[in-house]
Amino acid sequence: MIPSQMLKGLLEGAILEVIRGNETYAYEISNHLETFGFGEISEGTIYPIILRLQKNQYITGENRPSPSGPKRKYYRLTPAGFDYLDTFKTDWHKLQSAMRNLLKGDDGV
Amino acid sequence: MIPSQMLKGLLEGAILEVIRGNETYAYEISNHLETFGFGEISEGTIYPIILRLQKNQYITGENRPSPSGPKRKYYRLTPAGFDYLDTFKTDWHKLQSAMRNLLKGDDGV
DNA sequence: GCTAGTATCTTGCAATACAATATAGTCAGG
DNA sequence: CCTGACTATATTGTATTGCAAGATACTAGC
Repeated sequence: MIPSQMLKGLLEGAILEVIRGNETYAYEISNHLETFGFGEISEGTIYPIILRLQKNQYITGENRPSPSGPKRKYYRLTPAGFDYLDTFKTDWHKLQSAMRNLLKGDDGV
Repeated sequence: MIPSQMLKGLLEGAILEVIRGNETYAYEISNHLETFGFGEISEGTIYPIILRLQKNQYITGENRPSPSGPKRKYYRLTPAGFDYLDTFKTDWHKLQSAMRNLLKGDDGV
């Protein structure tokens, strides 16, 4: 749907925002993102990002048993994670603003 | 300003849109983008994209003398370029929509 | 036991923004 | 005349990142 090149640099923030909304685990994040309209974000995408976020100490993980399957790792934001997410949202708004300026002259020809 | 990772996959479409707006050349596009709020997009970024767009036959170039400097290469869109730009804009709207859904629950806490 | 669904993780690849660098034309000041 | 600043195009190498493909493993139903 949305080309993957366009998502670069956004998924990290998007995943952070999903985790902020409600404590969750990787497998479920994938489903959440699809619901929002990002298309199917595969595991090969999710897990490296999660590990990166953890390495940068933006999230912390906690193992918990699942009612139907292997253990899940639930994540939540650290204070640094909240800060990073704020920066991300600010940057996103800047990007939207720049694109709006760019497309302003476009009257749907 | 806007982190470069966030621009990946967007600059190609943005440059195409700038060229659509008025026939122009690479050096000037860089200035235009800065005006719109994309920050300083350097030549190492612009030229590879221009060459790629040309290789994919989305734009065609024409040399013309400059009143003050080396020759300029003015670009304009091909029909395929217009098509590609339409697709790009559609994808951009999808992305905005997905981000809007994602951030909807966020009441600025 | 086998299959399907759930769940995490790793490897290797392709795309892309950008710094750094090279080349060269024009023009003003000294 | 020549040096520096501005204009202008192009290439090379690097870091980041999304993703396909595959490995591993737990649970439940047939």
